[in-house]
Amino acid sequence: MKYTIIQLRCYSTASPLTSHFNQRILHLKNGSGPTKVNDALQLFDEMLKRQPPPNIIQFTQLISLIVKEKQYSTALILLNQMKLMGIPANIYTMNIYINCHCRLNQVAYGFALLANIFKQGHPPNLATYSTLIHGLVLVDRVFEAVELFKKLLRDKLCDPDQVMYGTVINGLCKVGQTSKALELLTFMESGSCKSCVEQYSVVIDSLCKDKMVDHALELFAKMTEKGVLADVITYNSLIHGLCNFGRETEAAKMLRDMEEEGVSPGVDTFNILVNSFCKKGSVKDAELAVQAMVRRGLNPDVITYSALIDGYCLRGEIDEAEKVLDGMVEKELVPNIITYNSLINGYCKKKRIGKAMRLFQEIQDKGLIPDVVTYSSMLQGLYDSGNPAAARELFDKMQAKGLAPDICTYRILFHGMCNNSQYTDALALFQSLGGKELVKDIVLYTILIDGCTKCGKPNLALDLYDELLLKGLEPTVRTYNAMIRVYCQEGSLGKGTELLRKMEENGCLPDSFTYNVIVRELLKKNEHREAEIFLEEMINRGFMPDHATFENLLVRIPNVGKDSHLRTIIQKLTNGGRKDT
DNA sequence: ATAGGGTTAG
Repeated sequence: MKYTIIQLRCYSTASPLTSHFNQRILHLKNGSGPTKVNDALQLFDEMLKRQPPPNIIQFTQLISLIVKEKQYSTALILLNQMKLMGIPANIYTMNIYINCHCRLNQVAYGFALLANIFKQGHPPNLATYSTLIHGLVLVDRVFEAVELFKKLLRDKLCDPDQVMYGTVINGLCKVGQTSKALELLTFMESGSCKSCVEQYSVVIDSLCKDKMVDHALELFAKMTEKGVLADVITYNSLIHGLCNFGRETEAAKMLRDMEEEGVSPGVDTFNILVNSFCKKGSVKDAELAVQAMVRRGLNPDVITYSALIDGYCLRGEIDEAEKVLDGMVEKELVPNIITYNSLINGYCKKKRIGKAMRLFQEIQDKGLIPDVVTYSSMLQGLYDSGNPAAARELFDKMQAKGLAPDICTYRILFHGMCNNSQYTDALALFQSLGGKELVKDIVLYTILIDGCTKCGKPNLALDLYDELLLKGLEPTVRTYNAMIRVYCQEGSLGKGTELLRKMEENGCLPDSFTYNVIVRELLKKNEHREAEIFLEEMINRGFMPDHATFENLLVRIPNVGKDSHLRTIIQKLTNGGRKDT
């Protein structure tokens, strides 16, 4: 009898136990940090041990917390434990279950669960369908996602809400169908479901990524006019878009605007600016952005410090980068692989390969796992320091560890091999890669064509050139430059000058390098008239003869007539040079 | 205040 009374007390929502759990869940929700998931797990265990078990809502809240921390497998384990303890599933727990499977790349299983829900007589709801649509989007099966959405509309299985529209709009954006996404946004506005900041943000972000920042700004204005308030994510997307296209000043203004509108920038917002300034080499501005962030009571995180380290490394100021690293460690922030990659890359670029190798070992001792970027940097360092054997060994090692080389790795590898006189090996390796989609890269072809000229094999270069055109790759200035050198080497300078004209027709402007090669070769062949034409053209376009071309010019002065145009050009160049100094 | 959506480094 006593036992029954205790049981009754536990069932009551006002019971001290229930409110105790509620308080702890609330505390966890507001809290943060690495202990969050562990604390949640602990609480879950305590709740599960209670007989009778607490309210299912509390369990759901707790598991949601874990889902928000992206611990999907853990969440699934907890749901299964609840099932084992005889706590019946409801549509909420089922939806979490489906979501977790979708997040773990098991969208098919998600659909199998949908069938189960039907069988059990619980009808799926909007959340169930949105989750599944999102699951398809996550694995790039956007066409199917859209089909499912259409079917739901057609068969009137549900009335889509903002989340569902947002999910489909996001899917369309993800596969580059921004205009379709915009259409759907307009369509939803024509209906009963009002659009909100989420749908707009998705499209704004997508427009920014499509390099249509001004269109994004227009949509942003349109959304504001409609009374939809932008939030921190909208602003982050816009600031990111502006920064990506060198419009940092406008980005900084956008930051001021958002604060005026009462939207507080987050650490992420400042990180976007910090990163952008670092990438374009102005670490000083980045440091100012960090100060601005600290003034607002925000704490720089690993991303902030990593960006600064990368910025200093790119400028070759390794000492400064090391100082930043020390600073972040003092703040008890843990550098990750991305942080160290910047440093390793910095050491390699400075030819401090010994230092790079020590750090490479050190981070592994710490338990960090080098990724493709780490290996690629190390490869470059080894090749640049004239150690192709060690480089090749490392390349094999990385693959043995299950890391697939990416296009950057291949570029570094082939460039390194060519620079270390391993042309034959390079070409053989390239052939062996054969049809790999990955090697359909114009930069890679250019590297190899360059390699061919260095080993004096113009014929192989010509083959490669035909091959890349056949694959539909678009030559860059560098490709053309390499090919012009090939023609020169082959003794068909005429083809070289022809290509210079053709590249421009193809919408690729010759650069200083192109002209220098041509002019130099023409001078060598004593084709002064032709040399004049190109020399004049290059000067008009703002390019100067380089050292080697200039020497060729000076050597020829005695051979050209007093009234020669070439002589006038040379005089102009030398006079101009004197005036400047 | 039980489920589902948008931004995020090298």
